[in-house]
Amino acid sequence: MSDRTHADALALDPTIPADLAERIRRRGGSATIYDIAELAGVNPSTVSRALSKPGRVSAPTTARIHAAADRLDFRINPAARALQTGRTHTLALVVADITNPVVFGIVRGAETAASAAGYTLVITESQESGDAEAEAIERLLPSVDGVVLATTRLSDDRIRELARRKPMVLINRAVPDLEGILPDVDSGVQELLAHLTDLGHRSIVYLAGPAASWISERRFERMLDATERSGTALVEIGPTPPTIEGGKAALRRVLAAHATAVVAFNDLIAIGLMQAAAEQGIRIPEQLSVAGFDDIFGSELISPALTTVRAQLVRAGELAVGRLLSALNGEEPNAAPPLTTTLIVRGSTGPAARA
Amino acid sequence: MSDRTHADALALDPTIPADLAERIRRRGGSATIYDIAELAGVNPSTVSRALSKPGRVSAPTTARIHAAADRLDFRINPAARALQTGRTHTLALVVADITNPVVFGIVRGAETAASAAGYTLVITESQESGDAEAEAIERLLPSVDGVVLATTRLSDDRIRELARRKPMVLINRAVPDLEGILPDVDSGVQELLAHLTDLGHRSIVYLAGPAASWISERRFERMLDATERSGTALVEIGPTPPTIEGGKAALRRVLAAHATAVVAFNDLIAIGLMQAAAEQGIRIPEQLSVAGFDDIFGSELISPALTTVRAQLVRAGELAVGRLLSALNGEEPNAAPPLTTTLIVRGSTGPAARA
DNA sequence: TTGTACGCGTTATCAA
DNA sequence: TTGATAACGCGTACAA
Repeated sequence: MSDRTHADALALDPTIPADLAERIRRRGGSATIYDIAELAGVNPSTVSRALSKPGRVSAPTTARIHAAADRLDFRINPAARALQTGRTHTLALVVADITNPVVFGIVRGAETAASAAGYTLVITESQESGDAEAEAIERLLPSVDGVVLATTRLSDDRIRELARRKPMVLINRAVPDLEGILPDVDSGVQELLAHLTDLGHRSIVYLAGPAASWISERRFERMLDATERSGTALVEIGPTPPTIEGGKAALRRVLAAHATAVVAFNDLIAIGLMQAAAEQGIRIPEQLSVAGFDDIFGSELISPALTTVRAQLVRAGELAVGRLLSALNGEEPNAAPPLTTTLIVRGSTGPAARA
Repeated sequence: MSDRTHADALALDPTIPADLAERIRRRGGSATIYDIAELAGVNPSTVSRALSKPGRVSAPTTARIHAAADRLDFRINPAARALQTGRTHTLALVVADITNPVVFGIVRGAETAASAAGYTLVITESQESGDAEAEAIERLLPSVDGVVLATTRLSDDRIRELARRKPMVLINRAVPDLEGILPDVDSGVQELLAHLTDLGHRSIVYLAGPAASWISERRFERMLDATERSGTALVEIGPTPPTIEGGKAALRRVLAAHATAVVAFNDLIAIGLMQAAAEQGIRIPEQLSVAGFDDIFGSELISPALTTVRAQLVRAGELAVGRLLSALNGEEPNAAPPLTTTLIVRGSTGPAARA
């Protein structure tokens, strides 16, 4: 591979006017549609059309323009286009914590869908408070065309406020009048409770996630539905930070409830709970069955491996971006396909311990 | 919280001229420096100076301008600024696989450093081939000020080519004449081999990562240095995909080598190896000691927990972005602080099995 | 089908 | 210290 820059190459090309090559070089090596126009002998506006409005320029002219663009190694200036069109071709994905395995699938799906559509995805983390999150979004908003909000800690009002400025789609959160990609929690929860009931469990603890978590409440509600039908006892404990530490800290209260099974808000909490239990010599699942939600990386690794309810997170990310793109194209939101959840049975659940 | 948009609020403010409010509303609610200039009774260029060149405008005027900007809820148009200045205030971080726990730290550090400096970070995944990666970078390059390349699959030449167009910093990869953030592999490897030698291991396998991995070769080289000094036997096996599957598939060849300890290129491979071993009833560490690199989430979860060499990944991400920002400010690269690595001893390594 | 002319919102240059 | 004016590179009415 040569060590020449593109500008050097231009200067050596005898078919390119020297003054043109010089102008491009002085600009830092990047050509504009004016340069292409000059080389192809047409007006800059024709170049613009040929490059971005297929079919609006005659075939031979289009060919000449593309040839010139290639020779000059033309790349459109996104800022200039955005200034004119108001479109940045960039979408934002806001998550609370990038290192939380739960968001992997969402990130992956969103990235795939965005780049397939020629959009750039900006992933932003909001770690701390809701205020920090709002601020991060504020800063990003002017430079994106739309926002996917996953695992947010903002209030409904705050979200609605932001949604007035740019198209916005939520994941795992419902706010009236806003688009949301929601899992069908029910399918997985029913499977899970049937599984536990079959194993003889008659007293179950639900270890809730953060107080502000919309999805945590939904999971509990669906469990209520199921346990009411089956006559199983259900207690909600929490709220708990959705982390391994949160799970560890909750063990004592869980044990105090004298239930034979715990369903944690997510796998991280479940894992923490299992680790704390192991430290105290409590055997799982013989003395306590444990289950979680999400099926994150790591749930299969821990022993016993964790029984969990898996959601279609990749699909959720794809759908969220898809909706955003539809909105940007002025399309009406069409009915959401159900994102069913499924039970993954592993070793952490077993026959109920004798009371 | 009210349901009014900002534009509605403006129209109701008697201290704001109706025609101004109307103009802003028609533009979609966003005010420009012209609006501020009108409201503050100054020239737009003065507004620009007051907002972006602190100290170049008199205090009273600056105050009036800021007041007007606040009242109009002004947000600068990043595209317009970028068009003029050539700076997008955006950096790209390119990783092979977002879901690989190894990149978490890097992402976290880079994000922190970037947003602290008022920069936006675009994270891009290059999953498949080097070609796909190059294409992704090509697409992003015009809209960023610089690039951090982590875990890349590109060739040196390709990287150099890209680095000519925008400032670029590499993580875990050395390319002559390019800036790179490199761990001091040696410190951790020495600790690891001393640990294994103390346990009586005299025959060790290094299970290499991908053939193109620069860092995999460095790890092996440092191991060579250490084993040569101690007189321990060392065999390299591989290359192996840096995944759990890769580790599982490699077990047979590892066992064939009749070593008492395996050091895997990374924790994912080590975990796969341990899972495959467990399936075959091979006890770890009694029959085989296993160690990895990176200390990812999950290494502590698996049982026995994995002995591993931890690198300062967050710091690496921070440093990479820091270097990029320095380069953008025209500063000279200063000497790199050593990013030492440290051994984390857990249960997967134990006394050498009898031959 | 192509060219003309202007606007997008900001910063930079030059003059006052 | 401030104002006037010209870029930056692209898209797009409108006219030819």
